[in-house]
Amino acid sequence: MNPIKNGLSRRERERLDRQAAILNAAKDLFAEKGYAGATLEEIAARAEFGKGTLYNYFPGGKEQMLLAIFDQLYDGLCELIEASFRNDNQESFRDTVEAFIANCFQFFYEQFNLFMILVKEAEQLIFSDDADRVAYFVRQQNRVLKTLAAPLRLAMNRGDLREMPPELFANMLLVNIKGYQMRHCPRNLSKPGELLQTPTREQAAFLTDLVLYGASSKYPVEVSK
Amino acid sequence: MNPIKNGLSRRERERLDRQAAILNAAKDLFAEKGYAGATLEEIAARAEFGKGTLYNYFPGGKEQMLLAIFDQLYDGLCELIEASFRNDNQESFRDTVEAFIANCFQFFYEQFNLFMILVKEAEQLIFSDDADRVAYFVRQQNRVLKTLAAPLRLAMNRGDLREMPPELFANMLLVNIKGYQMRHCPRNLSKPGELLQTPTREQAAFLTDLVLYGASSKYPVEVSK
Amino acid sequence: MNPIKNGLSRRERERLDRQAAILNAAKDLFAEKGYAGATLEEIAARAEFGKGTLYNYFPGGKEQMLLAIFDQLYDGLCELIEASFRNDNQESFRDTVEAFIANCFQFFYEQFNLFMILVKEAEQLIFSDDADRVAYFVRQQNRVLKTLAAPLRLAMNRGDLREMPPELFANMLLVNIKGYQMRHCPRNLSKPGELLQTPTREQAAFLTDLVLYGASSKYPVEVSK
Amino acid sequence: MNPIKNGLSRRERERLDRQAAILNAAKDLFAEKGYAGATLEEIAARAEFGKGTLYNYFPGGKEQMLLAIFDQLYDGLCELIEASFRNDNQESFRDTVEAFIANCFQFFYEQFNLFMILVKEAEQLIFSDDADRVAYFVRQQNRVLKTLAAPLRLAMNRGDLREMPPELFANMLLVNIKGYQMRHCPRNLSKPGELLQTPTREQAAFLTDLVLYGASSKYPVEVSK
DNA sequence: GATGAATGAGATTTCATTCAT
DNA sequence: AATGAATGAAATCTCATTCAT
Repeated sequence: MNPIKNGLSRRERERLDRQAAILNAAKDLFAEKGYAGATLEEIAARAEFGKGTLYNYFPGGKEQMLLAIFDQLYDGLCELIEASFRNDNQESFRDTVEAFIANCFQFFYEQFNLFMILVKEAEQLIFSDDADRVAYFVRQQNRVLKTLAAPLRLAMNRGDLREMPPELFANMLLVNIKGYQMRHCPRNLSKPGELLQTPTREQAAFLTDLVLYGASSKYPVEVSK
Repeated sequence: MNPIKNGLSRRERERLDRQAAILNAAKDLFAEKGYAGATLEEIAARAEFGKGTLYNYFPGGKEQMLLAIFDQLYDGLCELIEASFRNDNQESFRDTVEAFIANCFQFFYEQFNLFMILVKEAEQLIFSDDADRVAYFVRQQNRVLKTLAAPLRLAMNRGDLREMPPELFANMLLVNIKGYQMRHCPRNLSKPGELLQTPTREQAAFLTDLVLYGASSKYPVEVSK
Repeated sequence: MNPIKNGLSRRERERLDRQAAILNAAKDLFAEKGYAGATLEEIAARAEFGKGTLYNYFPGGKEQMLLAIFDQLYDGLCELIEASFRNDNQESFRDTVEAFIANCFQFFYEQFNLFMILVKEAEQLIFSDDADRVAYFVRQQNRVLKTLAAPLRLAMNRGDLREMPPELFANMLLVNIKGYQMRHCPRNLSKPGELLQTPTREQAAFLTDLVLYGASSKYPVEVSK
Repeated sequence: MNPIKNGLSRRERERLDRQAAILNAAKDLFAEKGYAGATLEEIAARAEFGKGTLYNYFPGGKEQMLLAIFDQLYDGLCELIEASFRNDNQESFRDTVEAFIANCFQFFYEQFNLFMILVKEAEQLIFSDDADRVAYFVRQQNRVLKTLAAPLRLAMNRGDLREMPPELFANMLLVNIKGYQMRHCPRNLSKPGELLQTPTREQAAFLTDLVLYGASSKYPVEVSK
């Protein structure tokens, strides 16, 4: 018995299933055509529901769907961060970082839709006109940054990382992961031939070294001891 | 002074001036509300022209304006890169990189509109449905990457940088600059009170060290010699 | 009576009814103001629907409505031709032609909208720039001409008509009917007072004699035997 | 010395030349794209004048140009009718009619632009909403009909034609000429390959016989004597 | 007289959302 | 609860005409 579904009636479970089906259709289409370019008509068709039904599950319409997707994305990222750093002290910090980066690659490989939505929409929304949307995104991003900053703070305390504001490094780490992954995306989702390549451990190792040790082949005097 | 300056008649110069005025209005509004959110009516009003006049200067409408803006942006970036690395061999590579990063900060500080448009729109467009748009952006981005990759290649040959594909590091460098700068943006352009802070030399130095020497406080065995 | 009539569900029948209501509004306005002069807004208002609703029924907009109207027109003409010549051999050919002409007059009297649209738009369209539109009209006109040419061919074989290309005479016959009827139209559809007069049998008889026996009061030597 | 230009100063003659150049450009474009489809910009470009200049010669704009073209058309038709029937009594009426029809074919062959404008626009205009336009066209068409009705009246008096309202037969005659000629038009003016064929005397003879003696191979009792 | 930049009314079209069934 | 027909605000784009130069 799935513990998540404990305490839910069959009716409630079915409702959640239908919500999930709608969200999946929305994810596909937002990823493919962008939030603005996807129409509710298409989403309804792909979800195999009527247009009106979507409003039973998402009274807030298209925007609510997008925010629900971002909820999933940020929840997933936070879980992934926590899981990656859970055993931080049992292995070298470098290996932990590499594992985290590899997990991120895997996460976005498995949920490439989410990655595309993140890439295409997040920055539109966080610099939007609408104060409520901005507040939502600032909150969510800070949640992720804090989740990642916590183990980074510990690593600084341990002497594994140079001293710097941990949220700042958290941001740079995520920026590098996203920027690296973007270089390896197919340019066009609707062309079926172009598939995302499986992320390799070598790529995670490369990015880990770049982030931790930099691109220079020499050590600066003030950093090395 | 010759009435014909730079080989342009007065009429031609006035035309260019009006084009620039329209583009500036478009830049403001694209930056503020995003490409999709800005309407031609608003752009015309801000440029103090009639709606129809815009089509005399940009027959392709909003899209042509956006591409003209991106032309300016990518031209500016390429010039900035070339200027920053021109005297590469006369100073330490680290100082050259720091100067380049500082120049980028300054460039985006002075043309914050362009930065916002880049942040909000570029990734929408490069993963768009329309093959022509994708082709345009791939071409422009490759132009910038190659311009930056050239001095990076030299630095690798000199032993200033670890060996890696220079376009890859060019991409990571730009991604870090953009990601760092984004952390320091006001969230809302239309609130007049929130201004972008002058970029400091310390910030450029910090990011330079992060990119060249990494975040680790220790050197890996396989990197140090 | 079965709730499903003619193999159509109630829903489907209602849909067809609404389509017909929209087409009728379009017919009125195209006839009155011409295709270019009629706006979708007016058509929607006359059909008592919202503007957007029209696109549910005619996704191709105004043009699709016009083509649907021409479909009706050409279908009607073909049926009328076939019905008029069905009993060709049971009466004198002259009487058959007179009946056909009278039927045409009656058809256009009852559906004067269609006649006006034909008069105002058909020749614009058949000489239009757009190859698809031209192809559509050539196809439709040839369909009518062939339908009419068939009984004319039989009449030539029987010796009722002089030998000539039957499509050519079909064309001339239709041209005469249209040209005669145009002489008797009110000049202005929007003035409600001016009504089309009921076509009389005398008019059909007159035109029949003109077409079959010509305007001359003498017979040419080479024709009479 | 051209007698038409007598009494005109050089300046006045030049003005007329420029007017004619503009009208010729308008004729080409109205014929090709229709009145609605032709833009003043194109007309100005083809006439090799600035857009504004057109309003010096035709203050009424596009509509005035169209009416000026129809003036030429109807003037030309009236002259052609008068010339064709001038020597009516010196040859057989049939030959006069054949010569008239041949002249019409030639006229429209040489000025095919005018023919296309007539075909595409005349019926739009004569059934238009605007009372002034309708009045203009009714006046012009009546002028042509009366000019043609006069010799037809004489022919009826001479016994060459059956008794009927002469304007009615004038109308039918013109309708047949136009209808015949339309069958032999290229469908697409902008395709350069498709040219109008030279009208042959046989075609004029065929149409003459059809109009005067009808399509029947037998004479009706009440007509033959 | 000649010009063409500027204009804005007006047209078509899209689509998120509502709501009666 | 599910539906999809109806809606109309809002966007883009066109082009005849004006008018300052």
